[in-house]
Amino acid sequence: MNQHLQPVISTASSRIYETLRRDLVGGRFAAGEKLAINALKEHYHVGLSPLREALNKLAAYGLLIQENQRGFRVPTLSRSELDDIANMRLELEGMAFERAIQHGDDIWEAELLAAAHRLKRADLSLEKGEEWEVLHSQFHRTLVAPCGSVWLLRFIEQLHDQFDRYRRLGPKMPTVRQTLDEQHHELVELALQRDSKAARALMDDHIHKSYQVALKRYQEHA
Amino acid sequence: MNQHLQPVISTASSRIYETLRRDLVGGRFAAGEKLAINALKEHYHVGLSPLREALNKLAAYGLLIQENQRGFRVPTLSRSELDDIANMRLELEGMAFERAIQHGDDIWEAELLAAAHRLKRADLSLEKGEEWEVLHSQFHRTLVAPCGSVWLLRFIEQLHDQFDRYRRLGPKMPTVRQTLDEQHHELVELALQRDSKAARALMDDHIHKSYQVALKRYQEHA
DNA sequence: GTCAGTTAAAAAATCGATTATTATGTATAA
DNA sequence: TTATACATAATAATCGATTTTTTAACTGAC
Repeated sequence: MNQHLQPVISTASSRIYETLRRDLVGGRFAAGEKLAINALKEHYHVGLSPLREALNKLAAYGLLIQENQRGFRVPTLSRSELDDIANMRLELEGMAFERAIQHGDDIWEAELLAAAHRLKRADLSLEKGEEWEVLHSQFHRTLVAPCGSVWLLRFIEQLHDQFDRYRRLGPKMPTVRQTLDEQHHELVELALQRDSKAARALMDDHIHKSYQVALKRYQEHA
Repeated sequence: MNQHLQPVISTASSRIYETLRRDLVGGRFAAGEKLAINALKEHYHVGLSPLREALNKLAAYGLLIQENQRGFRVPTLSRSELDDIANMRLELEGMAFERAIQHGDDIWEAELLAAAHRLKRADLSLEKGEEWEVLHSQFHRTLVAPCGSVWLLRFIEQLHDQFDRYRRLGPKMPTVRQTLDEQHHELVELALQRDSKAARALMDDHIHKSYQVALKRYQEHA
């Protein structure tokens, strides 16, 4: 979608869209919950029209379910959907990463290092709040950015948002998280070495480990 | 997206969404055109609120570009985007078709034959209007339906709509169209034989031929 | 008790009007 | 001319109120 990047000017509608997207991905709504539009209006101090426009966009994006005449609800979570999302991430991000390694230029290399560095700084503070989430997304976006396909990037972005609904269900898991954090650097290394085979293998492993975390969260979630 | 299937109950918003989607895919708006909301309101006899909600959804879906404070416009067409879309179709539909062949049951086989039959009847009448388009989409949806991934299906649907913006730029091309129509049956044959290798090869060829048609249309469009 | 039918309350969808922003045109100064 | 400031028109975005539909609550017959 990339829609939530660089909204040069902001309208009430685009602001509430971005806020709701963050809150949905961050798990501030219960899965399956029916959204009380009036309550949202009050809570976010926003008018009905921009709010409804944002909800419509989020439904088209897949972060809400819209049922005619009965409003919007948060999609439920399921093991099978998590599997689906993780599988699609494996396929699409793997593909994109390989292509990025083939096409990426030296500017990309610099941006990779920068993004990895910023993320590492955030890793160190054990407090992984919203700021870490932003840097983490940014890092993964950078990895695949020069893959050459706008649509591929769009789908990956969408899958990340979906995946994070599961990953962010519970509190952090320091042990696994540390392994994952280390892999970020190795991903950059392999990218710089243009070793697309090894890079893809590591990306597969990275996504698979993330999947295991997300699955655990989902199962413990009850 | 699949959103435009089975809208059990319809609201003004969902109706105008579906109408606009069809018209956008069918090329009834010029690429790059800025949408005059008031004109749309009159033309489609619909109120402002449902219209804006539909436009917002279409923007999130990728059939419109939304620019804050300056409304909506039809995305431009470009050779590179057509290449991107066709490539993604190759990857994703190929993947989905293989999986469908592995998972599809006998009910699927029946539906395949039915969809192919309906399409063939429409093929024969050289008039390929909106009805043919519906049956054609339906056929391709059926081919990949039991692939097991909701997200894969969603992405493919989206890519088809994008692809058709190019394919439907100009009038029909009987010669190529006939070849493509014949391939529909062969695709069913190979699916029934569960020959996923050959099936994927033919799917690749089918998409590639369609791409050539779309490219020609785009180039002649000028 | 429970089920169908009815009514009241709540919520969703839509309308009509208002406000804010951008685009256009015109006059004036460099 | 060219550019700049200002006024005006056109359009986008938003608000507040109304209509429509759904959900919940209630009633009485079986």
